[in-house]
Parts: sequence; C-alpha cells; structure tokens
Amino acid sequence: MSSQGITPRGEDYSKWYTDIVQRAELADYAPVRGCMIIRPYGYALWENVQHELDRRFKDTGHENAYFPLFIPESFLKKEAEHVEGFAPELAVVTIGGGEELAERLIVRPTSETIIGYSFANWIHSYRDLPLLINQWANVVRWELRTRLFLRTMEFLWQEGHTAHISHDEAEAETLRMHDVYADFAINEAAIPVIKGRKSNQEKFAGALRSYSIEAMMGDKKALQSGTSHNLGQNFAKAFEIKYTDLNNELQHCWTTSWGLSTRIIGAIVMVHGDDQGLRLPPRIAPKQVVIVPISKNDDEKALVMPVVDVLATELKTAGIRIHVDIREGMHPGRKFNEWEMRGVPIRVEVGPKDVQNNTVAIARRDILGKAGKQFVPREGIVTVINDLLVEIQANMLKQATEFRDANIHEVIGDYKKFQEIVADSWALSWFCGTAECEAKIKEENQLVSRCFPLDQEPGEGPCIACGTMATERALFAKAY
RNA sequence: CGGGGUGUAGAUCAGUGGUAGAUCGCUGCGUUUGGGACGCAGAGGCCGCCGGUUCGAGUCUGGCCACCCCGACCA
Repeated sequence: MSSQGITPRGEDYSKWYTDIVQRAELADYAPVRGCMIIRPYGYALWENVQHELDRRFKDTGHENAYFPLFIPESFLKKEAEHVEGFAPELAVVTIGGGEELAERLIVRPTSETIIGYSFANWIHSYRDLPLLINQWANVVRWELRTRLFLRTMEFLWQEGHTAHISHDEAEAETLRMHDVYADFAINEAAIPVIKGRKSNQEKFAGALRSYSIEAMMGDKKALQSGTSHNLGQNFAKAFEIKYTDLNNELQHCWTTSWGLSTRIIGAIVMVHGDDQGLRLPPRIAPKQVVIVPISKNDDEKALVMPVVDVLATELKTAGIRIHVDIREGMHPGRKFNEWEMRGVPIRVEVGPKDVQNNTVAIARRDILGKAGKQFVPREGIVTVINDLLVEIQANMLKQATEFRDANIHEVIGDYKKFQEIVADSWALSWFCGTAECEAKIKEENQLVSRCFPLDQEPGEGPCIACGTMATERALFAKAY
C-alpha cells in the first residue's frame, strides 16, 4: 500500500525524507544522474511558491524576463572570483550540430554574466536606473552528491538581477529582497527562518556581501534557502555596465542578485513533515481541503453526494483549493491516510449521519487523531474552514518556531561546550569571521558558520575560535 | 574521489548449488465502505551486465556497471 510503512521521522532521517518525497508524489529521481522529475503535485506546490514570490516582486517593482540557457565560456571568465567559484561544477557543451564549437558553451549555473552583458546594452543613463529584473529559469551545477529538491544537478529557481547608481542603493535592494525571502518563508511556508549575513568565506563567488535565510530542519541541520548578494561593482566592471550621471560623467553601476530555488520544497518537507508524512502549510498547499464522501450503498450515496456538491461549490467559490475524493471501492480510512500522507491541511467528511444532522466532520492535519477532529454545523462552513486554515498556518509556524528555539544555544567563550552543542544542534557564538577561525572550526567540527544574524544586540565578546574580541555573533550548525 | 552498503515482479524484500518466491500494489468479478476491507480469478521476471567453476549457478568465483548511505564540494 502506497501510504503504509513510511519510515518514522526519527529513525533514519534521510530515508524518511526520500520516502516522503516519493510517496507523496512530489518528485522522483530521473534516469539521469542527480536529476529530478517533479511530479504534478510537487509542481503545483512550486507554482504556489512562484505565485507568492511573483506577487511580492510585483510590489517591489521587478519585471520578469528570460535569458539564454547557454553562456559563452568567455563571459564566465570575465569575473575572476566568479569563474573560480563555479568552475568545478560547470556542465560544458563542446559539440553542436556534430561540429566542435569554436567557443565552448556553459550551461548556466547562474546568470549574472549573460544578464550583465544585457544590462550593459540596456543601461546608458542614470535615468535607466534602477533596473529591476527577475528570471524564472532552470540552472545546472555538476554536484557530487545529490538529494531530491535539496541538491540536484538541474534545479528550478528565480534569480533577480538589479543595477543601481550607488553602493548604498544596491545594499538597500539586497536587504529589501532578503526581507522578501524571509517574509515569504515565515508567512507562506511557515518556516521560521533566521536572516543573516554570510561570512567572507561563505559569500557568493564575486560578491561584496551575501545574505541568506537559514532554517532548521527536523533533524536540526540547517538549510540555506534564499540568498541575496550585493555584487558591488565587480560585475559592472567585468561587463562594462556603465551609465552617464548628472554631471555627464561615465560611472559603473552597482549590481545585486538574489535567488530562491525548488530547494524550498525540501525545506517545507523537512520542517513540517511527521511520521504520518507530509504536512503542507495551508497558504501554499496545492489542495487545502479534501472532501471525502462516505456512503455504504446507493441510497446513502444519493443522500450524500448532493450535499458534497453544494459544499464543494461553496468552498470553491470562496477561493479555497479543494479536492473531492470520489474514488469508488476505496475505504474511507484508506483515503484519510493517503491525504494525511500527502499533507492536505483539512479533511472534510460527509456521511449519511452528517446529512441527517446537518453537520460535517472536519479533521485537521496539524493535530492528528480525535483531538483534531470535530463535527460542525453545515451553515457557515466557509467561515469555519477559512478560520481553520489560518489557525493551522499559524500553528505550524508556532510548532516550527518552538522546535527551532529549543535547539539554539548561546555559547560564550567555552569551546568544549560549543563542540558539544554543534554536534547535535545550533550554537550562537561571538565570532571574528576570519578565514583562520572559519578553517579551525571546519577542521575540528566538520561545519562552517551559517551566518551572522541581523538585528542582534550590539556588544562584544570573545571569538569562539581564537578568543580575540569580536563584535558579532554567528550561527553554527551542520547543514545540508 | 575516499569509507560502508545494495542490485531478484511496479514497490519492499525472502531465497540452504537442483522447477522463480512472499507481501503490498495492479487488472477483472462479487461482497464491502465513519481510521489502512474481504473472497475468487488473473497479469506481471534476461534474478544489474560479461566471463569462469560445475552435469547443473539467483546461489560459488573474477571483472565491470548502476544505485543508496556517510564524508569532501555546494543552493
């Protein structure tokens, strides 16, 4: 049976994750090394992610565009750090139409270079700035080890690219999009992310500064799921993205880039999933409500179905994403388990007793068993469901937040304790951020700093690695 | 690329040198349906690939390949 025998979440986390992703029909491995087939249910989830992000990008004034999959090798080589950072993970096309190519083509690992080329052509005057572009695309990185959604050779994402007249404006844009990601993660995906700045060692290849949102998975590992980069003038200089300012002088632009990928779906699975399977936050669940009609015979069916139809129409009209499970010959219990496994937030049961009593049974996915099941009057059902969807969304965020907070520990100055903490959870410690200290921690704990959280109280304390006074705390955790 | 595993039905896996198996799923018919129903019938296999030993190999053996897990690299 497809929904039986799920590996419990605590037993073997990797196995549980792969199991859930495949059984809930989000995605499968493709017969191509490290590549993924996203199934309709998984893609519907991604479409909701896209919708919510696009809605925000519209508010921030970004426009969608599309750039080529193939990038001339020479483009990548124009920015030294960038090519160095990506070189090991590039897929390169050397033959086209049976002929060896004069210049090799890179399958984009990200589009800064080809977009930089375009920006150089589009921007002439300060009046053309800021230029705010977003692209929905696939990219390819030749990863050594892959996992469904979390790391695949090819993945889908959105990448935003902008150009500005000053460093400060570019920095403001970077932080604005950083906020957009955090807002999306917290309010749509119910993932309580921590906003932070990457250390110099961990920042994007070619960037001045990188910011990320960091989330805690169910096994207490960290997952970086949305990054924003202030690229300074590095790419502008490499691609000659220049404008004429008010004084008729040529200036280089200041550019940014930021991206969020299908990896967020893996995060949703790992943050919210339980022993019973997937749990999807109502706001992005492809199906928010599943209606299961129950009838023993044709008479009962004739009684129940008209009520189900009315109910379905009411909910659909109210803009709720519903599914009516009319499969014959499958017992209700089986359907209940299947939809729980697929993470649908609310199940509505309609049987002869309900029709008689003018009620329906409502079961919520965030609270399983009797405690989460109630019989409510048919009248005003839309309001009840709408309120419950909001409540479930809030409860899932609350549960994830409590779990996260219970597993972050502040460690000051005590390296031994630091090592004990990071072996199993997250540590927040004063950190000087030098390459030497980063290397020491990596060597001795097999992990690097996740970020310097923003919005921290000013102060200073001894760097956890070297003991010299540091002015910022960093988060440390094992990561995907 | 290092360390550890696994390759047998759609899935999960048994299989002691001697006729290829179980459970679930799938198809058909009937009975069922408020927490994973049942009966009967059926379909489905180059036992990862190539060689060796043997009268005989899913089983022993050599090589190759693929996949999974733990690292290194990374979103």
